[in-house]
Amino acid sequence: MARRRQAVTIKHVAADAGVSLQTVSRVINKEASVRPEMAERVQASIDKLGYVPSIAAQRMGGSRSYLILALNDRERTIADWRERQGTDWVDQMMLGGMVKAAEHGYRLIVELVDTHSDHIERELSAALAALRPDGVILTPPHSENPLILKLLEAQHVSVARIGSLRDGYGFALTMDDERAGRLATAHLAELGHARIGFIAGPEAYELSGWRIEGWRQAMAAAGLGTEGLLARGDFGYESGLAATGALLDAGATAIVASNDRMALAVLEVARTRGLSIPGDLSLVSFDDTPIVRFTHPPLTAVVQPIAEVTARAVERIIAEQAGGEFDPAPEVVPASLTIRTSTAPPGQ
Amino acid sequence: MARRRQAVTIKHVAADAGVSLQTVSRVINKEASVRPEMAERVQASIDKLGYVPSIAAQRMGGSRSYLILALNDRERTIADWRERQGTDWVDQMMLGGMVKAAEHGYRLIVELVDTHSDHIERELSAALAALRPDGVILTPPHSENPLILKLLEAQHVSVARIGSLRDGYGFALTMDDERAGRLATAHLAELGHARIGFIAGPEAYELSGWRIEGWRQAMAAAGLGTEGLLARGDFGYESGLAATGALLDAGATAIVASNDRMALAVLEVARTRGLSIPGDLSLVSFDDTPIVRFTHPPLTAVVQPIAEVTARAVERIIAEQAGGEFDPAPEVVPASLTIRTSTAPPGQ
DNA sequence: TTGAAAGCGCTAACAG
DNA sequence: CTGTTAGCGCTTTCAA
Repeated sequence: MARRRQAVTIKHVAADAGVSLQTVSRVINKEASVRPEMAERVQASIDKLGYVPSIAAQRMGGSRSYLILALNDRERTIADWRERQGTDWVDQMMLGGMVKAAEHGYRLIVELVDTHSDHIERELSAALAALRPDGVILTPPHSENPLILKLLEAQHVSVARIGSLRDGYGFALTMDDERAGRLATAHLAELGHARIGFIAGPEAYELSGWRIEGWRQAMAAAGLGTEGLLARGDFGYESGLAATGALLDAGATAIVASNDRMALAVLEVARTRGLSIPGDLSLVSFDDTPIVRFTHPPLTAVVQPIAEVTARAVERIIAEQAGGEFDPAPEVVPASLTIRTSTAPPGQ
Repeated sequence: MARRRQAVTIKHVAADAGVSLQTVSRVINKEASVRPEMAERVQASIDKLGYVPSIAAQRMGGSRSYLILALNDRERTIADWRERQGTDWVDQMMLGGMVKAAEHGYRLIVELVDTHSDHIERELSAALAALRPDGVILTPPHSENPLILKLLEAQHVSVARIGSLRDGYGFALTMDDERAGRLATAHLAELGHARIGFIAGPEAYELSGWRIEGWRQAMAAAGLGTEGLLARGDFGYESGLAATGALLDAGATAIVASNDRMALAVLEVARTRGLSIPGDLSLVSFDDTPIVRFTHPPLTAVVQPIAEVTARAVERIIAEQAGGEFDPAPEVVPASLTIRTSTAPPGQ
């Protein structure tokens, strides 16, 4: 293992430009107190030598680490990757977050943590100690975990909580699940459905409640009853099968599923019961993952702007690092509805 | 921006254990020259204080950075993410690479680079200077790029080249595309097909050639001619449409597509021409991405062990860092064939 | 086997 | 506006 030293350091640049290290450092960090001509001269040396600062050294010097951690639930994420069912949550986070981070010279590091027990505290502490990130992006179901937030607050790390509305340490970003639930439900109501069932996600996810609330509101607004039309799932396929059965038995002519996997279960149950979609049953999925475009029929779905919301999270963390003002209001990046062919008027 | 200092450092551990910094450092790095009782005492302090070394400091001290860069083509990767067609290459790399890296205290950082012109040299140099990774994983079409390899060699960074067979700096890992091509083709030949068309990938990808070679070998082994049965695509949908048309016109009764996107194009052309699959035309895809399980019919496909190969790449990089012996032979993690319902005897 | 000293590349604090 | 001086937390010498 060859001992690798930085090829060109701040010293080389300083020597080349004939200035002190400090001046070079100031130019790198775009500090105001450098004469333009001086800055230009230094920049010329930087470009000439192809100098890029070592983030390890910057971090050691007491500056930023230019690292942002995106925390995701290990178990669920690995299961998604293994099953290869097309869930592209992490990809969308990278699309929005990593690309945005790169624009600012930051890197996004995906970190998987165990949700259970005290593991998460150990794991997170270790990651923080090892990496010393400037910011952490929390995703459901961690976004409002008090243990995590306390830990992060103690370390004064910038925190973005995706899928959260509550205030607390850091700032919240939401895709407005309530509105999304309303949107999906209203679409079905407008088509003429009266018995619109809803398959909720697990309670551990706060957003499950918001989506239910949106459904309730839309039902109320349309003057429809909800009796027997709410079924609880756990985002898994099996739970979707059970929930669908219950809703169908309750006379539902349309179903909103809280995620794509449960929507696939609806499809399956409809098939076994000989129900055509959308002829006999309309279906809206709550994820617009790749597979719902390839099902038969392709599903009308709530599109969650994961990339966009992650990009915003990164931007705000970086702004905070740069000393920007802190706006505590939750940031809303609304979801939308993509209408495909799984929804139609009832009894068509 | 609060000035964040490491909560617990090697100093605290040294003080707690009543030893010198150096001894703690030796324990951390599992050096042999520490008396067991001493090591135990130090370890106890480490556990008690929850100490985790700062990788920035370790790096600064001249040790490893515990960072491994996974280089991917920016344009293609971002396009895949945006289109949301289910391509899960990056996910599979993370599944294999990130998880394996984490087991050893390493982190995998995904880095996107522009393939074109001199961008790549600048970008890669900058990433190396900023991060100082211990290793770099190269993916097609970068795996054998001489500019990249020269740069990496100059910096003495460990390199894993995925999808490569050629020797050169670093070590090569292959999923044995030639064998995979043979496998897919032989499967069709065994079903009784004589006119088996092959839609190749772009020449920029070395593996395109290997797959063609596998197809040729299997055709020869089955005593079949290849006249007019090879069409060149570029991994894109449009190119797949054109290629399919050509192959069908040449009388193909079965087609092997070099990736899932082009396989979808085959499906589409078959539909427009009123050809049933597998009744009138058999189809094998070269990617087992999520969508090919949801097409109608689900596609027989070559499964590429991306996760496994990436895990091996990470393991070997880490072993090399640890001073392990270097085995220059390319590592083969063979692809397999998953048979679904898009293949059947001809004219069935 | 252990410890003390020096330095990695950079920035913060202070002078000038 | 610019330069000097101390570290940051760790590892590598080297010495004991």
